[in-house]
Amino acid sequence: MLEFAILGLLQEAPMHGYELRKELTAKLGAIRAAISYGTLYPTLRRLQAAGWITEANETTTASDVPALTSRRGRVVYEITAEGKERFAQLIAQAGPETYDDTGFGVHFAFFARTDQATRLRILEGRRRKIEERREGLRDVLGRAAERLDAYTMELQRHGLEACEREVRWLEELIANERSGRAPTAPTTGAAGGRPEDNSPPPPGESREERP
Amino acid sequence: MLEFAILGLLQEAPMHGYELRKELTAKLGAIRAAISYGTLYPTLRRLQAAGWITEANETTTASDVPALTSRRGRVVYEITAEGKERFAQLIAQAGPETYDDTGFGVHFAFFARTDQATRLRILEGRRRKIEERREGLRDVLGRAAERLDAYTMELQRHGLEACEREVRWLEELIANERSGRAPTAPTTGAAGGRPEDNSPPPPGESREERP
DNA sequence: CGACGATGTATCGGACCGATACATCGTCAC
DNA sequence: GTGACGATGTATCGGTCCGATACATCGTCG
Repeated sequence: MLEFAILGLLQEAPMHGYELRKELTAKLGAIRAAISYGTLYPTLRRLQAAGWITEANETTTASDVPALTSRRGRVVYEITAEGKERFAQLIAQAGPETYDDTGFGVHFAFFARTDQATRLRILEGRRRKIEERREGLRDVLGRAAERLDAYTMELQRHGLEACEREVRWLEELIANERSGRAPTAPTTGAAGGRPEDNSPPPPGESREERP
Repeated sequence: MLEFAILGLLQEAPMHGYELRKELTAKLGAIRAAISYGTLYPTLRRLQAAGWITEANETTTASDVPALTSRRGRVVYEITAEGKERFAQLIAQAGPETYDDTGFGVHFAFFARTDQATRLRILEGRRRKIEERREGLRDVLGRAAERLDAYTMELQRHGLEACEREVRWLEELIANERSGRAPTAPTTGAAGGRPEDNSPPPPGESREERP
């Protein structure tokens, strides 16, 4: 998952670890806490060993001004052609982990770099998964209600509500996707509900495709 | 986290691994997927090594009917006195991990075994954490809006909505807690909104305290 | 000029997951 | 009857990720 996110982010610009973490936090803030350095740095090395990213000098040509202010040990990474290929491959093959909370969130965050067919497939897979969770919760709340204390039931009830809401959200996104529109539908539940600013440019697939 | 949940569940009845997983899934279905055996069994051994749980023969006295149907290798665990002490200790000391998604959910699921002061402290800690996440999302949606594509923004918007809803839910629970009522308030958002069945028995602290 | 907070890289132990393996039991179709 | 199948049941292994920790530099403000 982190591998996917790093590859995705580095396609926008070369970055060093610290920066990468900040961008990651901004982009994925809705779905998970800040990534740990204990994961980030080993992963960066792994990606480098695999040839998907490389170190980049900040001033490209190494000589010229070699140790003017004695540049700190800042390691800037950039994605390689193989890395872009790998990212595309990770998008294409959507396994079961693509539909769990974190996996779906990360994939969704890079929907602008995903083709419409795949977007649709992921949204529908996620919907199916949430529907299953919802049914499980309904079962517990229905059949096994007397075995549970009030707090556990309240937890399930709240979870059930969240499932129902997410299914509705997904339905909306799927409908938009099918009709070729971008997200942020003006119908129910949208926060920025002002009716102006409604027809944004069609999503993604723009700039920086395969060279 | 899993340690906490196992200790909590085994206070209701002795169980073997498979059963434990099923109960765990039922109780925590709202907040996480089924626990993996790859975690469960090692954890059980760890808890046993620490003296918090022990193996229990299903028919107590080992001889009598030794190999009638040649009982399968079913290992039933039960909690020890030290285990109950450990559980109480884990409830009392609420660290930062108590307020993240999983940690809070697990603690909440065992609120019936938690004293009111601790319940209140946990609910307020969780609220604070969610409020912080909410502010972070508002910042990103406000200040850095032009840097994000439509999909990323939609993700943040949906996350922000979930935060706002959870804060309201927590407010309600806190208010209930302060007024000494059980959860499932009849005000906004409660699913079982029929006005009858309103004054349930005050929560928890019942049966099976320290022997 | 020294304290402090932001920036920046790095490691280590431990928690947890997903895949896999293997064995028993009851049941239903053939 | 017998064999296929799904539920029950215990167990291990490699890999991902987290949280704590350590350490060094930079700018700023009292």
